[in-house]
Amino acid sequence: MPKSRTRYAVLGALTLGPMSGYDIKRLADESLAHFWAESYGQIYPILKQLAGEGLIRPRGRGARRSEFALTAKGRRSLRTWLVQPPLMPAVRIELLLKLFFARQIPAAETTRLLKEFRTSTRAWVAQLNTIEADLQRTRAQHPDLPYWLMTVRYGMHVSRAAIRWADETLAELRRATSR
Amino acid sequence: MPKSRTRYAVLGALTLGPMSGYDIKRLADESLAHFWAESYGQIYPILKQLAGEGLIRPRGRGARRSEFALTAKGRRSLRTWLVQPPLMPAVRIELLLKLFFARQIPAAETTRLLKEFRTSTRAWVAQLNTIEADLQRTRAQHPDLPYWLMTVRYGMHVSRAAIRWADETLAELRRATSR
DNA sequence: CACTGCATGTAATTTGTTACATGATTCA
DNA sequence: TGAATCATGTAACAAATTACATGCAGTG
Repeated sequence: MPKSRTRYAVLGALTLGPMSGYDIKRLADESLAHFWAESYGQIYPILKQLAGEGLIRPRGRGARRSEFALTAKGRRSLRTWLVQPPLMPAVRIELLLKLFFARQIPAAETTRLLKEFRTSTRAWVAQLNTIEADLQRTRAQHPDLPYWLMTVRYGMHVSRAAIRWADETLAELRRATSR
Repeated sequence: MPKSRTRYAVLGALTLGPMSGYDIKRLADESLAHFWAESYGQIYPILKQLAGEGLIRPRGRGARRSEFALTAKGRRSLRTWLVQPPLMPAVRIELLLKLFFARQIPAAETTRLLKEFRTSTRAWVAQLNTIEADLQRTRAQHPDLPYWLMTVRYGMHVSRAAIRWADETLAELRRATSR
Protein backbone atom coordinates (compact mmCIF):
# COMPACT_ATOMS: atom_id res chain seq x y z
CA MET A 1 0.00 0.00 0.00
CA PRO A 2 1.67 3.19 -1.20
CA LYS A 3 0.67 5.17 1.90
CA SER A 4 -0.22 8.69 0.94
CA ARG A 5 2.42 11.30 1.53
CA THR A 6 -0.05 14.15 1.12
CA ARG A 7 -0.13 14.70 4.86
CA TYR A 8 3.61 15.30 4.91
CA ALA A 9 3.45 17.64 1.96
CA VAL A 10 0.88 19.64 3.94
CA LEU A 11 2.86 19.53 7.18
CA GLY A 12 5.96 20.55 5.25
CA ALA A 13 4.15 23.48 3.67
CA LEU A 14 3.22 24.74 7.13
CA THR A 15 6.89 24.89 8.16
CA LEU A 16 7.00 27.97 5.93
CA GLY A 17 4.38 29.65 8.10
CA PRO A 18 0.62 29.38 8.75
CA MET A 19 -1.38 28.73 5.61
CA SER A 20 -4.89 28.10 4.35
CA GLY A 21 -5.79 25.22 2.06
CA TYR A 22 -5.74 27.67 -0.78
CA ASP A 23 -2.23 28.83 0.12
CA ILE A 24 -1.00 25.25 0.23
CA LYS A 25 -2.42 24.57 -3.19
CA ARG A 26 -0.66 27.62 -4.54
CA LEU A 27 2.63 26.57 -2.98
CA ALA A 28 2.23 23.16 -4.59
CA ASP A 29 1.50 24.65 -8.01
CA GLU A 30 4.21 27.28 -7.83
CA SER A 31 7.08 25.74 -5.93
CA LEU A 32 6.64 21.99 -5.72
CA ALA A 33 5.27 21.55 -9.23
CA HIS A 34 8.50 20.17 -10.70
CA PHE A 35 8.46 17.15 -8.42
CA TRP A 36 5.12 17.03 -6.58
CA ALA A 37 1.42 17.61 -7.19
CA GLU A 38 -1.52 18.03 -4.85
CA SER A 39 -5.18 18.74 -5.56
CA TYR A 40 -7.89 20.41 -3.49
CA GLY A 41 -9.63 17.08 -3.19
CA GLN A 42 -6.66 15.87 -1.17
CA ILE A 43 -5.69 19.01 0.71
CA TYR A 44 -8.96 19.99 2.37
CA PRO A 45 -9.86 16.58 3.79
CA ILE A 46 -6.32 16.09 5.09
CA LEU A 47 -6.36 19.49 6.80
CA LYS A 48 -9.45 18.43 8.70
CA GLN A 49 -7.85 15.14 9.60
CA LEU A 50 -4.55 16.65 10.72
CA ALA A 51 -6.40 19.15 12.91
CA GLY A 52 -8.31 16.26 14.48
CA GLU A 53 -5.05 14.51 15.25
CA GLY A 54 -3.57 17.66 16.76
CA LEU A 55 -0.78 17.92 14.22
CA ILE A 56 -1.98 21.35 13.12
CA ARG A 57 -4.28 23.94 14.68
CA PRO A 58 -6.36 26.78 13.27
CA ARG A 59 -5.08 30.28 13.80
CA GLY A 60 -8.44 31.84 14.76
CA ARG A 61 -7.70 35.51 14.37
CA GLY A 62 -10.05 37.77 12.43
CA ALA A 63 -9.21 37.80 8.75
CA ARG A 64 -6.73 34.95 9.16
CA ARG A 65 -9.27 32.60 10.67
CA SER A 66 -8.84 29.88 8.04
CA GLU A 67 -5.10 29.47 8.39
CA PHE A 68 -3.51 26.49 10.04
CA ALA A 69 -0.25 26.38 11.95
CA LEU A 70 2.00 23.43 12.69
CA THR A 71 1.89 22.19 16.29
CA ALA A 72 4.90 20.76 18.10
CA LYS A 73 3.38 17.34 17.56
CA GLY A 74 2.98 18.04 13.87
CA ARG A 75 6.60 19.12 13.56
CA ARG A 76 7.72 15.92 15.27
CA SER A 77 5.60 13.85 12.92
CA LEU A 78 7.09 15.62 9.91
CA ARG A 79 10.65 15.12 11.14
CA THR A 80 10.06 11.44 11.74
CA TRP A 81 8.95 11.08 8.14
CA LEU A 82 11.73 13.26 6.76
CA VAL A 83 14.51 11.02 8.06
CA GLN A 84 12.89 7.85 6.70
CA PRO A 85 14.25 6.59 3.38
CA PRO A 86 11.74 7.38 0.63
CA LEU A 87 9.89 4.51 -0.95
CA MET A 88 10.40 4.14 -4.66
CA PRO A 89 6.99 4.12 -6.31
CA ALA A 90 6.30 1.94 -9.31
CA VAL A 91 7.56 3.83 -12.34
CA ARG A 92 5.33 4.27 -15.38
CA ILE A 93 6.97 5.98 -18.31
CA GLU A 94 4.57 5.99 -21.20
CA LEU A 95 7.20 6.96 -23.76
CA LEU A 96 9.20 3.84 -22.96
CA LEU A 97 6.13 1.64 -23.14
CA LYS A 98 5.53 2.93 -26.65
CA LEU A 99 9.18 2.50 -27.54
CA PHE A 100 9.19 -1.09 -26.31
CA PHE A 101 6.54 -1.93 -28.91
CA ALA A 102 7.72 0.56 -31.54
CA ARG A 103 8.46 -2.10 -34.15
CA GLN A 104 4.70 -2.02 -34.78
CA ILE A 105 4.91 1.46 -36.32
CA PRO A 106 7.15 2.99 -39.03
CA ALA A 107 10.53 4.22 -37.82
CA ALA A 108 9.59 7.73 -38.98
CA GLU A 109 6.79 7.79 -36.39
CA THR A 110 9.15 6.76 -33.63
CA THR A 111 11.58 9.45 -34.75
CA ARG A 112 8.81 12.00 -34.51
CA LEU A 113 7.88 10.86 -30.99
CA LEU A 114 11.47 11.11 -29.84
CA LYS A 115 11.91 14.56 -31.37
CA GLU A 116 8.77 15.78 -29.65
CA PHE A 117 10.04 14.35 -26.40
CA ARG A 118 13.39 16.09 -26.86
CA THR A 119 11.73 19.39 -27.65
CA SER A 120 9.46 19.33 -24.63
CA THR A 121 12.29 18.21 -22.37
CA ARG A 122 14.43 21.10 -23.62
CA ALA A 123 11.58 23.46 -22.83
CA TRP A 124 11.42 21.95 -19.38
CA VAL A 125 15.13 22.55 -18.78
CA ALA A 126 14.69 26.15 -19.87
CA GLN A 127 11.86 26.52 -17.39
CA LEU A 128 13.96 25.05 -14.60
CA ASN A 129 16.66 27.57 -15.43
CA THR A 130 14.11 30.33 -15.04
CA ILE A 131 12.92 28.91 -11.75
CA GLU A 132 16.48 28.72 -10.48
CA ALA A 133 17.21 32.31 -11.45
CA ASP A 134 13.97 33.53 -9.88
CA LEU A 135 14.73 31.71 -6.64
CA GLN A 136 18.24 33.14 -6.49
CA ARG A 137 16.87 36.61 -7.03
CA THR A 138 13.69 36.68 -4.96
CA ARG A 139 14.62 34.31 -2.12
CA ALA A 140 18.29 35.10 -1.74
CA GLN A 141 17.97 35.31 2.04
CA HIS A 142 15.55 32.45 2.64
CA PRO A 143 17.03 29.79 4.93
CA ASP A 144 15.41 27.02 2.85
CA LEU A 145 16.91 28.27 -0.41
CA PRO A 146 19.84 25.83 -0.61
CA TYR A 147 17.46 22.88 -0.38
CA TRP A 148 15.06 24.34 -2.91
CA LEU A 149 17.90 24.78 -5.38
CA MET A 150 18.92 21.15 -4.92
CA THR A 151 15.48 19.98 -6.01
CA VAL A 152 15.62 22.19 -9.10
CA ARG A 153 19.05 20.88 -10.04
CA TYR A 154 17.85 17.30 -9.82
CA GLY A 155 15.40 18.09 -12.58
CA MET A 156 18.12 19.72 -14.67
CA HIS A 157 20.46 16.78 -14.36
CA VAL A 158 17.98 14.08 -15.27
CA SER A 159 16.33 16.15 -18.01
CA ARG A 160 19.62 16.88 -19.70
CA ALA A 161 20.44 13.18 -19.51
CA ALA A 162 17.08 12.40 -21.12
CA ILE A 163 17.93 14.81 -23.94
CA ARG A 164 21.29 13.16 -24.51
CA TRP A 165 19.56 9.77 -24.55
CA ALA A 166 17.09 11.04 -27.14
CA ASP A 167 19.96 12.32 -29.29
CA GLU A 168 21.70 8.99 -29.10
CA THR A 169 18.52 7.04 -29.78
CA LEU A 170 17.61 9.23 -32.75
CA ALA A 171 21.08 8.67 -34.20
CA GLU A 172 20.65 4.93 -33.81
CA LEU A 173 17.27 5.05 -35.51
CA ARG A 174 18.81 6.91 -38.45
CA ARG A 175 21.57 4.31 -38.76
CA ALA A 176 19.04 1.48 -38.63
CA THR A 177 16.78 3.11 -41.22
CA SER A 178 19.49 4.03 -43.70
CA ARG A 179 20.68 0.43 -43.81
CA MET B 1 -8.47 12.26 -16.85
CA PRO B 2 -5.29 10.17 -17.14
CA LYS B 3 -6.95 7.38 -19.11
CA SER B 4 -5.48 4.05 -18.18
CA ARG B 5 -2.82 2.72 -20.49
CA THR B 6 -3.11 -0.80 -19.16
CA ARG B 7 -5.06 -1.88 -22.22
CA TYR B 8 -2.19 -0.84 -24.48
CA ALA B 9 0.36 -2.59 -22.33
CA VAL B 10 -1.73 -5.74 -22.74
CA LEU B 11 -2.23 -5.28 -26.49
CA GLY B 12 1.48 -4.61 -26.83
CA ALA B 13 2.35 -7.77 -24.95
CA LEU B 14 0.25 -9.78 -27.38
CA THR B 15 2.32 -8.51 -30.34
CA LEU B 16 4.97 -10.91 -29.04
CA GLY B 17 2.60 -13.82 -29.53
CA PRO B 18 -0.53 -15.26 -27.88
CA MET B 19 -0.43 -15.08 -24.10
CA SER B 20 -2.48 -15.80 -20.99
CA GLY B 21 -3.00 -13.27 -18.23
CA TYR B 22 -0.31 -15.04 -16.30
CA ASP B 23 2.12 -14.73 -19.20
CA ILE B 24 1.43 -11.02 -19.48
CA LYS B 25 2.08 -10.52 -15.80
CA ARG B 26 5.38 -12.34 -16.15
CA LEU B 27 6.37 -10.23 -19.15
CA ALA B 28 5.57 -7.11 -17.13
CA ASP B 29 7.62 -8.28 -14.15
CA GLU B 30 10.54 -9.52 -16.22
CA SER B 31 10.82 -7.19 -19.18
CA LEU B 32 8.80 -4.05 -18.55
CA ALA B 33 9.67 -3.74 -14.87
CA HIS B 34 12.21 -0.95 -15.34
CA PHE B 35 9.58 1.43 -16.73
CA TRP B 36 6.15 -0.13 -16.28
CA ALA B 37 4.12 -2.12 -13.76
CA GLU B 38 0.89 -4.06 -14.04
CA SER B 39 -0.99 -6.12 -11.48
CA TYR B 40 -3.35 -9.08 -11.85
CA GLY B 41 -6.16 -6.89 -10.61
CA GLN B 42 -5.75 -4.83 -13.77
CA ILE B 43 -4.80 -7.48 -16.29
CA TYR B 44 -7.63 -10.00 -15.92
CA PRO B 45 -10.52 -7.52 -16.07
CA ILE B 46 -8.96 -5.77 -19.07
CA LEU B 47 -8.52 -9.08 -20.91
CA LYS B 48 -12.23 -9.72 -20.55
CA GLN B 49 -13.02 -6.22 -21.72
CA LEU B 50 -10.69 -6.33 -24.72
CA ALA B 51 -12.19 -9.66 -25.79
CA GLY B 52 -15.65 -8.10 -25.55
CA GLU B 53 -14.52 -5.26 -27.80
CA GLY B 54 -13.02 -7.66 -30.31
CA LEU B 55 -9.48 -6.36 -29.89
CA ILE B 56 -8.25 -9.77 -28.78
CA ARG B 57 -9.67 -13.29 -29.12
CA PRO B 58 -9.15 -16.51 -27.18
CA ARG B 59 -7.07 -19.17 -28.85
CA GLY B 60 -9.38 -22.10 -27.91
CA ARG B 61 -7.11 -25.07 -28.51
CA GLY B 62 -6.65 -27.77 -25.89
CA ALA B 63 -3.90 -26.93 -23.45
CA ARG B 64 -3.59 -23.39 -24.79
CA ARG B 65 -7.24 -22.59 -24.21
CA SER B 66 -6.61 -19.59 -21.97
CA GLU B 67 -4.34 -17.71 -24.34
CA PHE B 68 -5.41 -14.61 -26.16
CA ALA B 69 -4.24 -13.39 -29.55
CA LEU B 70 -4.33 -9.92 -31.02
CA THR B 71 -6.97 -9.35 -33.69
CA ALA B 72 -6.49 -7.04 -36.68
CA LYS B 73 -8.69 -4.55 -34.89
CA GLY B 74 -6.57 -4.83 -31.76
CA ARG B 75 -3.40 -4.22 -33.72
CA ARG B 76 -4.92 -1.12 -35.28
CA SER B 77 -5.96 0.16 -31.88
CA LEU B 78 -2.44 -0.37 -30.55
CA ARG B 79 -0.85 1.42 -33.51
CA THR B 80 -3.17 4.38 -33.13
CA TRP B 81 -2.04 4.75 -29.53
CA LEU B 82 1.62 4.15 -30.32
CA VAL B 83 1.88 7.16 -32.64
CA GLN B 84 0.17 9.50 -30.16
CA PRO B 85 2.50 11.66 -28.07
CA PRO B 86 2.63 10.30 -24.53
CA LEU B 87 1.01 12.33 -21.78
CA MET B 88 3.33 13.36 -19.03
CA PRO B 89 1.86 12.15 -15.75
CA ALA B 90 2.13 14.23 -12.60
CA VAL B 91 5.54 13.49 -11.14
CA ARG B 92 5.89 12.62 -7.48
CA ILE B 93 9.44 12.20 -6.28
CA GLU B 94 9.40 11.59 -2.57
CA LEU B 95 13.13 12.18 -2.15
CA LEU B 96 12.75 15.71 -3.50
CA LEU B 97 9.76 16.41 -1.28
CA LYS B 98 11.90 15.48 1.71
CA LEU B 99 14.79 17.55 0.41
CA PHE B 100 12.57 20.59 -0.07
CA PHE B 101 11.84 20.58 3.66
CA ALA B 102 15.21 19.22 4.75
CA ARG B 103 16.10 22.28 6.82
CA GLN B 104 13.85 20.71 9.47
CA ILE B 105 16.35 17.90 10.10
CA PRO B 106 20.10 17.87 10.80
CA ALA B 107 22.32 18.02 7.71
CA ALA B 108 23.80 14.66 8.68
CA GLU B 109 20.38 13.04 8.18
CA THR B 110 20.02 14.58 4.74
CA THR B 111 23.51 13.37 3.87
CA ARG B 112 22.51 9.88 4.89
CA LEU B 113 19.35 10.01 2.74
CA LEU B 114 21.34 11.13 -0.27
CA LYS B 115 23.97 8.46 0.21
CA GLU B 116 21.31 5.79 0.45
CA PHE B 117 19.73 7.15 -2.71
CA ARG B 118 23.08 7.08 -4.50
CA THR B 119 23.78 3.54 -3.38
CA SER B 120 20.43 2.19 -4.51
CA THR B 121 20.67 4.08 -7.80
CA ARG B 122 24.10 2.58 -8.42
CA ALA B 123 22.65 -0.86 -7.79
CA TRP B 124 19.92 -0.06 -10.27
CA VAL B 125 22.46 0.89 -12.94
CA ALA B 126 24.30 -2.35 -12.32
CA GLN B 127 21.05 -4.25 -12.76
CA LEU B 128 20.31 -2.43 -16.01
CA ASN B 129 23.77 -3.42 -17.24
CA THR B 130 22.91 -7.03 -16.49
CA ILE B 131 19.59 -6.73 -18.28
CA GLU B 132 21.31 -5.23 -21.31
CA ALA B 133 23.89 -8.00 -21.46
CA ASP B 134 21.23 -10.69 -21.04
CA LEU B 135 19.15 -9.21 -23.84
CA GLN B 136 22.15 -9.02 -26.17
CA ARG B 137 22.95 -12.63 -25.43
CA THR B 138 19.57 -14.34 -25.30
CA ARG B 139 17.60 -12.21 -27.79
CA ALA B 140 20.31 -11.43 -30.30
CA GLN B 141 18.03 -12.31 -33.20
CA HIS B 142 14.76 -10.84 -31.91
CA PRO B 143 13.37 -8.15 -34.22
CA ASP B 144 12.24 -6.07 -31.23
CA LEU B 145 15.69 -6.09 -29.62
CA PRO B 146 16.82 -2.63 -30.81
CA TYR B 147 13.78 -1.02 -29.19
CA TRP B 148 14.15 -2.99 -25.99
CA LEU B 149 17.74 -1.84 -25.68
CA MET B 150 16.66 1.78 -26.12
CA THR B 151 14.36 1.52 -23.11
CA VAL B 152 17.17 0.05 -21.00
CA ARG B 153 19.55 2.81 -22.03
CA TYR B 154 17.07 5.47 -21.01
CA GLY B 155 17.24 4.11 -17.48
CA MET B 156 21.03 4.11 -17.57
CA HIS B 157 21.26 7.69 -18.75
CA VAL B 158 18.89 9.18 -16.22
CA SER B 159 20.15 7.02 -13.35
CA ARG B 160 23.76 7.99 -13.97
CA ALA B 161 22.65 11.62 -14.06
CA ALA B 162 20.88 11.13 -10.74
CA ILE B 163 24.09 9.72 -9.27
CA ARG B 164 26.08 12.72 -10.49
CA TRP B 165 23.45 15.02 -9.00
CA ALA B 166 23.72 13.20 -5.68
CA ASP B 167 27.52 13.56 -5.75
CA GLU B 168 27.22 17.26 -6.43
CA THR B 169 24.55 17.74 -3.79
CA LEU B 170 26.52 15.82 -1.17
CA ALA B 171 29.56 18.01 -1.90
CA GLU B 172 27.46 21.10 -1.44
CA LEU B 173 26.09 19.82 1.85
CA ARG B 174 29.63 19.21 3.09
CA ARG B 175 30.65 22.73 2.14
CA ALA B 176 27.61 24.20 3.88
CA THR B 177 28.18 22.16 7.04
CA SER B 178 31.90 22.82 7.35
CA ARG B 179 31.25 26.54 7.30
C1' DC C 1 -21.98 46.05 -10.95
C1' DA C 2 -19.42 42.75 -13.43
C1' DC C 3 -15.17 40.56 -13.30
C1' DT C 4 -11.30 38.56 -11.18
C1' DG C 5 -9.09 36.44 -7.57
C1' DC C 6 -9.56 34.44 -3.03
C1' DA C 7 -11.47 30.59 -0.71
C1' DT C 8 -13.70 26.15 0.80
C1' DG C 9 -15.49 22.11 0.00
C1' DT C 10 -17.64 17.55 -1.86
C1' DA C 11 -19.34 13.85 -4.97
C1' DA C 12 -18.39 11.08 -8.66
C1' DT C 13 -15.23 8.73 -10.95
C1' DT C 14 -10.97 6.58 -12.17
C1' DT C 15 -7.11 4.04 -11.31
C1' DG C 16 -4.52 0.93 -9.07
C1' DT C 17 -2.66 -2.35 -5.38
C1' DT C 18 -3.14 -5.94 -2.01
C1' DA C 19 -4.89 -9.80 -0.08
C1' DC C 20 -7.28 -13.64 -0.55
C1' DA C 21 -9.60 -17.86 -2.57
C1' DT C 22 -9.24 -21.49 -5.58
C1' DG C 23 -7.55 -25.11 -8.25
C1' DA C 24 -4.50 -27.56 -11.88
C1' DT C 25 -0.02 -29.36 -13.18
C1' DT C 26 4.73 -30.70 -12.66
C1' DC C 27 8.41 -32.90 -10.61
C1' DA C 28 11.58 -34.33 -6.99
C1' DT D 1 2.85 -37.07 -1.88
C1' DG D 2 4.16 -32.65 -0.89
C1' DA D 3 6.06 -28.42 -2.66
C1' DA D 4 6.51 -25.31 -6.19
C1' DT D 5 4.82 -23.24 -10.04
C1' DC D 6 1.21 -22.27 -13.21
C1' DA D 7 -3.11 -20.07 -13.46
C1' DT D 8 -7.48 -17.24 -12.83
C1' DG D 9 -10.03 -14.30 -10.58
C1' DT D 10 -12.34 -10.89 -7.18
C1' DA D 11 -13.34 -7.94 -3.11
C1' DA D 12 -11.72 -4.52 -0.29
C1' DC D 13 -9.18 -0.81 0.04
C1' DA D 14 -6.37 3.27 -1.10
C1' DA D 15 -5.24 7.19 -3.65
C1' DA D 16 -6.07 10.85 -6.54
C1' DT D 17 -8.26 13.78 -10.12
C1' DT D 18 -12.00 16.29 -11.94
C1' DA D 19 -15.92 18.79 -12.06
C1' DC D 20 -18.96 21.19 -9.77
C1' DA D 21 -21.26 24.22 -6.24
C1' DT D 22 -20.86 28.03 -3.47
C1' DG D 23 -19.82 32.47 -1.74
C1' DC D 24 -16.91 36.62 -0.43
C1' DA D 25 -13.83 40.68 -1.36
C1' DG D 26 -11.72 44.02 -3.98
C1' DT D 27 -11.55 46.99 -7.96
C1' DG D 28 -12.07 49.13 -12.53
